[in-house]
Amino acid sequence: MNWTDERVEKLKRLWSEGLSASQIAAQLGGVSRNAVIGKVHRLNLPGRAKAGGSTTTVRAAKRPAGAQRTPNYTARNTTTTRTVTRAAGANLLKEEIEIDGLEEIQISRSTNVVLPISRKLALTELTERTCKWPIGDPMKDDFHFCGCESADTSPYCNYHAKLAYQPVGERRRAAAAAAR
DNA sequence: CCCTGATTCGC
DNA sequence: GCGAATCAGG
Repeated sequence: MNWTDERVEKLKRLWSEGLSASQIAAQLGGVSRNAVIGKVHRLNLPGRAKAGGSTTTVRAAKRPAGAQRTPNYTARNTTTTRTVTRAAGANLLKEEIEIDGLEEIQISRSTNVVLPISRKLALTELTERTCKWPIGDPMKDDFHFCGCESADTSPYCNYHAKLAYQPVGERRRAAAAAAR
């Protein structure tokens, strides 16, 4: 692929907006992130424009005071941090989201399905191993993809793969059969 | 292991 | 000039 003026301009714009080299490569198409980085250097476009990236800490909601614990759930003390990238105006903001404390994880006896926490990725941020389950209205701008880790070779995470490939009614039947 | 940018060097 | 390979880091 050739570095036309068009593409160079787009590169400059996206780089100054704080997109990562791989994200820019994805948008340009036909080039690797190394190509992008190399080009950035040759253009003397130095250093990441920090673009005022803010760090926000978000606490996961605890179980409401009256909520019942059900046999299918187990409570676990966890501290999890994950970095999400989200569009905010012209910039992509990196946010550290910390989820800690009492987190309930569903342990379904027969299926072992865990409800995913959506990473809210944009189309260009999907990789081979992010869940491509769409969430929301494609016409609206809060549209995004699940983005959780997808199971080996699957386009979806464990949870959404089950939704995608199995009728709900049949799942109970199959589970019952397996238990026997 | 996933990702990031930086640098080198054969082409 | 280009970018894959590599390095260094989170």
